[in-house]
Amino acid sequence: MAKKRVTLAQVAHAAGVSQTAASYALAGRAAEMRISPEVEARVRRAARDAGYRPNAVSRSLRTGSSQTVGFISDTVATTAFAGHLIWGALDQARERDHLLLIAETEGDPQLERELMTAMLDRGVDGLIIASMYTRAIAVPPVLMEAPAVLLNAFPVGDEMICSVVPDEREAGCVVARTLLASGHADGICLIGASPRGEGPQGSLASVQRLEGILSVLHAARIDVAGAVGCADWQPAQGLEATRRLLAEVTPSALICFNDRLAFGAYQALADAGLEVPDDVSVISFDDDPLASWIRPSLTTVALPHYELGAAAVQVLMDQLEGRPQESAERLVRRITMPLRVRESVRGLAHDSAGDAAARGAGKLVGAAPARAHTTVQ
Amino acid sequence: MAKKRVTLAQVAHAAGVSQTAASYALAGRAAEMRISPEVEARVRRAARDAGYRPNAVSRSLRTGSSQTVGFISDTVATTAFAGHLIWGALDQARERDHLLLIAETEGDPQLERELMTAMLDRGVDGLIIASMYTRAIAVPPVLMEAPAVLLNAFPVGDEMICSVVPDEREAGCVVARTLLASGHADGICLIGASPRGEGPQGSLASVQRLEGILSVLHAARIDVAGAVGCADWQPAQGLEATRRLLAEVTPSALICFNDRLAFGAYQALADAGLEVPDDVSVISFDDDPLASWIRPSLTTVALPHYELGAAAVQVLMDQLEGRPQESAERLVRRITMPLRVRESVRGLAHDSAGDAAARGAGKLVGAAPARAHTTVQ
DNA sequence: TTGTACGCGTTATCAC
DNA sequence: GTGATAACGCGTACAA
Repeated sequence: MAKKRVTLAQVAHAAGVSQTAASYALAGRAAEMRISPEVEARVRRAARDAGYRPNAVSRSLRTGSSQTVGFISDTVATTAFAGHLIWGALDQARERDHLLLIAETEGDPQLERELMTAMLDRGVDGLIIASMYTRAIAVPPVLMEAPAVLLNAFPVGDEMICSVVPDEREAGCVVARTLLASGHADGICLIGASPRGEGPQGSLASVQRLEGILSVLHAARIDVAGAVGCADWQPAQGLEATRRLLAEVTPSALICFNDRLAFGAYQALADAGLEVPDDVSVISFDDDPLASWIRPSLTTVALPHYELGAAAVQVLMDQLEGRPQESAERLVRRITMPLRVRESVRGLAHDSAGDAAARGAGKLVGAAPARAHTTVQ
Repeated sequence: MAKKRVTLAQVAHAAGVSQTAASYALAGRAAEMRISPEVEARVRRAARDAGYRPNAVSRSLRTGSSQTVGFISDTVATTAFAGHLIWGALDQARERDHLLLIAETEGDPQLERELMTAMLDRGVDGLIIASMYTRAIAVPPVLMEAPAVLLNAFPVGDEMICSVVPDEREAGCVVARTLLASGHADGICLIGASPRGEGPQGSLASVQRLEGILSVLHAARIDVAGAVGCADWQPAQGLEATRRLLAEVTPSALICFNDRLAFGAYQALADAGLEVPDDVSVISFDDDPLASWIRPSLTTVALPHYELGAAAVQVLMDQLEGRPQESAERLVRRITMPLRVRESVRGLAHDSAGDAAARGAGKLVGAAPARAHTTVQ
């Protein structure tokens, strides 16, 4: 019942030519070998009639390329986060006729090495190492055996390895500019990190978002009216921090360092009898699934998971196609974090249509990830 | 820099033996070839010293097995649903030293075939075809080239192909039994499907859940006090259906055919001034992420996504290891849907601890998926 | 007990 | 223009 696989030799035999001729004919390199058009057509015909499909395994053995990429994540494919990363990678890989070998390490370095070697042994063309949160990771030596790119992560040392990360600093700029554009000037306060360096331990996002915010405010000759850092970016901390802030100043706008903090801030503002956005504007980062559900819906700069995944595959493939990144600045590719305009900032037009479209279909258009602001979440 | 891969021939040479000897020694079949222990040790040593790792590609070409399984889903890895299916499959595959090749069809049959052949050509040992919702799917002939199992789906014809599905009928029984055990008898009503056959078009879950419910009630000589079918199982329909029900009868308990309907029912009950569970108990199916968040938290029978994914790999591997399922009844493997006891049914002890544990770590224990009631959601 | 030789299905290098 | 022939790395009958 199960039809036997037909080999190139059989096709060649059926067409009455040698294997070499058949191989070149099917590879579209007939001219190269000066194979006559009739012979080429005969081979193609025989191949189609027999239902010939090249054996990718033996081709892989011979050529060294398996048309397969490994994707190793430190977290389960289960969170919306990892899911969208994988989705982007999947689509981009398919566009380039590659398949994805996927695995997760659950944070176990031992397992991570095992999975890397397992994939390398299977001849993957390259490896993508993805992290749930942006962080520095130790690159095992085994990774040097094949091209690799870090997704949402930096090498802890100065290894020559590509990184794809969200552009946190630029996101900070966008947040600050958005506030300025909507008429805010005095009374801009920070929840989550402060210019005095308070914030979560070793959080790259924290310092880069802050940098972006301050650079824009500084250029506009504006000082933050207040800031409360939080060691942990959860709603409870946002609530507490906002309470402390309100005891000292009367903000006109709150920049929360992520959406969860903003959820807490909403609560504190409500407790103080303040309305969003009429009394206080709120803007933040991440575009958590809840951000569009909460009332008033939260204006936030999104982590572009789909684009991150797609970009990782792109960068890897570019590397495979032989343009090894040599200049250090090309080593890290920063993906734009798109602004989701909603209701929580005073005086901004809320494009609910765009929001709906964004959660509908978020494919990367063409090869310009920076333009693809339609991340699905 | 990139260390070259070391081959078996090199190991053999280093150990001063033939390739054959080295091969047998490393395969643990030294005795079989009556290779001296010293020689065996020497080979192992040489292999370790040289950092030898067998080339899986060439082994695959030779043996026909790639230690790789294909997982093709019709939906993005993005939903919590698909994510947990994949998670279960990933863990189970790793336990058996296999890697997973993952892809998604986005519902495109053409793409589905392409992906199947792409995986088959790469020598996958077997294929798992997963569906988002339980349904009948047309099995492309190409699938017959390798062992395959359907996940959350049945073959539309009578193909000899294994299926792994949630045990919807048994879940219906559990729901009915739970209500009886908590003292309910009269006043049990149905929201979502009715004994008159009203319900979503071609929904297997609908008829099987109903079957289970009715069989238990029938055995207890109890009739449903009312039932309203819904074509669509969304909150809005649940709200509307419950309203219509309340206009005619006064229920003591509501069996909603899924959690989303239950969310709507909650609303209708509140509107009517009825308390859950004091006035009316509510129980349903799926264990939607929101089910444990809503107040009062919803007692429901969970779709065991993690276990489904793991079971699919198990069934496939069993097939690979050469016990082809012949008897038709062994062709479909039904996975128990575990009851999540929460607050919405009167007189049931709510084990919040169990709930917390359930969302913490949900690994499949041993080889008995039916026992693994700790699905993560 | 060990070594030789062939095959898995391709692709690539040569002579003819 | 074409057709043997040699790899790629490994597994395994078979001969020594």
